[in-house]
Amino acid sequence: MHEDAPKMSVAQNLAASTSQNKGDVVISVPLEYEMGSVEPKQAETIELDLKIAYVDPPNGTGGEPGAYLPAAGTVCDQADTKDVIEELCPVCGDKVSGYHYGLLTCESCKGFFKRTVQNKKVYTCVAERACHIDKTQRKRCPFCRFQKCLDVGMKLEAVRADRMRGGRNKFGPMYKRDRARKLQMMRQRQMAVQTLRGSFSDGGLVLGFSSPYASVPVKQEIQIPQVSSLTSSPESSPGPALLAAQTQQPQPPPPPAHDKWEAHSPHSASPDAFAFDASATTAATPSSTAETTSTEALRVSPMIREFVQTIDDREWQNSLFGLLQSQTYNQCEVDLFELMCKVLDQNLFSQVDWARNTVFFKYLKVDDQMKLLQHSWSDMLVLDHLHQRMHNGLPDETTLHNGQKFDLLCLGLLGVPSLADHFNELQNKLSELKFDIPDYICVKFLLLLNPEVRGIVNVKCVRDGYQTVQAALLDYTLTCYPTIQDKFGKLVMVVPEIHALAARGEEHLYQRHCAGQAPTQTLLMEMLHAKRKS
DNA sequence: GATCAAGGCCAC
DNA sequence: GTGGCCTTGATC
Repeated sequence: MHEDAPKMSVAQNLAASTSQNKGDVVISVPLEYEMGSVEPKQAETIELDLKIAYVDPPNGTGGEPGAYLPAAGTVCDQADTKDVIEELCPVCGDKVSGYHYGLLTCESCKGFFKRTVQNKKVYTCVAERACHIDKTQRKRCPFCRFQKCLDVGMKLEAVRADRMRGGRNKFGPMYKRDRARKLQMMRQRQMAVQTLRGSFSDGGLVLGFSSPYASVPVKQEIQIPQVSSLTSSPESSPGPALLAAQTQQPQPPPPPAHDKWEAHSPHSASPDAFAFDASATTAATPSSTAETTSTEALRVSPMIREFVQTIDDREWQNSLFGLLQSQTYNQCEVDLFELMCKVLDQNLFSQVDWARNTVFFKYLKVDDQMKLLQHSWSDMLVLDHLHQRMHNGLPDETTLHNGQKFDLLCLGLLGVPSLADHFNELQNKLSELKFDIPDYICVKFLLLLNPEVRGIVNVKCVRDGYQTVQAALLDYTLTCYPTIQDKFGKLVMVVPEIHALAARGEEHLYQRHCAGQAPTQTLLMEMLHAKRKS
């Protein structure tokens, strides 16, 4: 199936998002992923913008670009909820009957999911745990069907442990928001169709990417948080310390330290289960040290304050543990390297989402955006991990639902355990520099907005962005950390070290990929390939 | 009272 | 075991 689907890639994803920066247009298009010439083809429907919703296209359809879009001029202004629900089940492609356990699914997948969770069923796959699930074959492999249910975002915690009937659950408001967004999407599609058809007629792009979870959504729309819009006025912004704390608001009370970073049982695995280490964050801001006074904190540039607002650590944690949970539920043992690749892949998607909504970057042409991301993704993954460890207390490992230990540190090492010493040295160096959240986000921008990347068309824009961030960081370090000798210079010197570490990790991942040990058709692998081509 | 997402029932 | 239809009950 899906053989006639059009190609779609990071570039097109970025292109669509760029075109919608002003209008916040959300569009759905069928995708085909093609990694080189050896990978099987596959089609998905991706909803562009940050709010990504996937459904498998119906069997044998999806040939025409925009096949899932209403023809121009037919978008119904009178679209109501019922029309919106005229969608396909993301698990099997059957007709959706309503929201069930977190998302729109068909009646049969609803029942299947309920039976599985209520009766604590354990299935096995007689093949390779990658069976294709569609309406006609969904009964063949319950293992893969259930896996797909989890992959697309069906929520275990929505199945009631007490089996009480009726009423509403805590997802009610989420369903409502999702509906509202879909309705808005319907109204905006007509405009998007024109843009989309224009982009398809540009001749297509070379690379495609997909979720690592064979023909399933990367994220459900209703699970994607809104990224800060950078539109709040500087005058109304709080100081950096307060901002750093607010970024993670609202926060639940910290759970007991021993299970702070552990996935809970299926019935308690709400996102809140993975609490943010507020104390670690507070310690990472200058206001909690003797370095600065509140007056000095207020002198932090509005730009840095807004940079800090683009950070969503809570979502990072929820995504991480959500994935670890869904990938290990009902499984005796999982391939930990494969799981690590899936987590890295998910992190990469988040990174693309983050980047394309940030100032400087979002105004660049898609080609430039791609080059910058291809050059910096691994550096940023390493940096993100340093940040999570230093500011949020991310531990070295966590215990999965099935009892396996998952090496969280190895995520930051991109799978190379021997880099642990180097990584820890780097972390210690940063700790000595009192590396805080504003430092982190500025360094991240410096990694992304690298004007030295070859082939950039709008070098001036990138360089301007880089220099602006550089100046802001210099100002911040001088203002808030006057007692640390040349903090700015030392931070800049850390960048090549991060790059060296990331390059080793990339090489390792590529080798494992070539050896057939890493999941294929992932954004991670696309990035690895892309850098080697450039 | 209407809605709708839970769980339950039962023919297949 | 599956899946279509029914019942329930909190929320709007």
